[in-house]
Amino acid sequence: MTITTTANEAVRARSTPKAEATRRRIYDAALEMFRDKGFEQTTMRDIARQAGVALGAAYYYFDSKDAIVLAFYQENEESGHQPTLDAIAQEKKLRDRIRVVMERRFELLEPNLKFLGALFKHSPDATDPLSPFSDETRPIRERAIELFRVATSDADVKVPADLVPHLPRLLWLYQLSLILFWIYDRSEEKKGTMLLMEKSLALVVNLIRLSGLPLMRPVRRTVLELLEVVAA
Amino acid sequence: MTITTTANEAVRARSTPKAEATRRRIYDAALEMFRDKGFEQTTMRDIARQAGVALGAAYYYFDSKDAIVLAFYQENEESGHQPTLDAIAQEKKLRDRIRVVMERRFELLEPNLKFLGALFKHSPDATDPLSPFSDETRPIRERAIELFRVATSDADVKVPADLVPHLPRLLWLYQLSLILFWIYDRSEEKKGTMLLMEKSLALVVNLIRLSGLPLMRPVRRTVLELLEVVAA
DNA sequence: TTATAATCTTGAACATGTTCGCAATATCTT
DNA sequence: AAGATATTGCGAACATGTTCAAGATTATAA
Repeated sequence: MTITTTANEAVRARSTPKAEATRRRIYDAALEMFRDKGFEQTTMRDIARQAGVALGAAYYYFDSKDAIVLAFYQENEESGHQPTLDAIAQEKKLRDRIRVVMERRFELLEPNLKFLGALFKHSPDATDPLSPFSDETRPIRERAIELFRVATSDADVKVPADLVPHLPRLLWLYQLSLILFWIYDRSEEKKGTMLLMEKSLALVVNLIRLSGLPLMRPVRRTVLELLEVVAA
Repeated sequence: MTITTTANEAVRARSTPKAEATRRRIYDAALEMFRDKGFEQTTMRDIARQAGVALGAAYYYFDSKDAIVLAFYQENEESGHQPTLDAIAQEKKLRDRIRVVMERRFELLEPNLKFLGALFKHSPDATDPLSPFSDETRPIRERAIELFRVATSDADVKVPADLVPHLPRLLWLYQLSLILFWIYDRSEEKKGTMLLMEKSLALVVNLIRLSGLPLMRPVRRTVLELLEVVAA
């Protein structure tokens, strides 16, 4: 799997196997130390030393410390995509299909929990390249949303037509908030998050069901209008 | 109005008028430069120079650069509290009562929009002292929530009894997300945020209304269960 | 093969938030 | 008032993310 960061075009353009190996060494060293000591506690000098290169070399391959995390984010999304699609296909009920997407994500992220906070620290700031809402992370984001598009297609719950195009993005947002909760969840074995997921999942699927009722028409309309505003 | 940061007990304990004046000079210099050039662009050295003190003095009065913003946040909450209570009392309809709380907040924050991002940068991390969810900001947070408790009392909409204790906190959360949107809103005159507020307000009030329906009983119960989990 | 250009590597230097030991000053005690 | 104590104030030093000019290495062209 090739790791391509959005920046450092120069490096991406050509790249000898040797260069690729150096990049890899830096990347691996960084992730190992992030996992071990956490993001803040790991210094760019530490990473360079561990990888056996000079400080400058680390910056030759990665625009910033954050960019290393971004590369991880990207690799993570890529490596989990197809397996998750397969897992979705195993399930028939909407609730299970959504859950499976969430669970896969948690599994992939779990070993890296220690430094994931770094990714979400800037999350509200869409101008920050590392934000899940930024232009830079758009491709990754769209890939993740795609999973929910698949999960909500051909499931056992009928989704109102006008909601169909928006639902995947909403579910992705929902997943994001669960991940956020999970990162800061101090409960044993992350029981809190798992409980929250089960209960909220029930709620979400229920809401999707109810949203089809005539009574809910005006509410649904308002929600859709809201989405228009936010998307703009 | 006395500015008391949570930290620096030593300074808070005693504090001669002279010390208070110095603190004030630093605080004022900082806010002026934050407003003028933004948070990131203003250096602690800049602030110290502008205030006519040494770098160390700034750190004697404020634990960190962020802490200055926290002090602002606190003062902001304090100065707006009573006026907002009065404004609420002028309104009868729930929607108007909630809106008035939001509007007041926006008015207060508006001149400082340029550096507010600094406050919300850390927002998802409840372990960060500056996060709106941290222990350190609890007093400020509770004051803000209090406004919504008042706004939802004696309004024209009947709130289901089991929802009453939670609703103010939920509305505060709702306000927080609107503020977040507002900070990054690039539209002319913040039209986007204002539109979003109107539409979402309608939705929120509608949901509160609907939540009383028998049909909604299970949904409401799930939501309440969710709140239990999150609060723990 | 040799000269030239592209790529990779280096470590010093920089900016800035923060810490810290010490100096100056104010306050208190007797 | 004099000494002791507490406070306020100082700026050098530190840590760390980042930049940069220059050197080393590798690929390309002649």
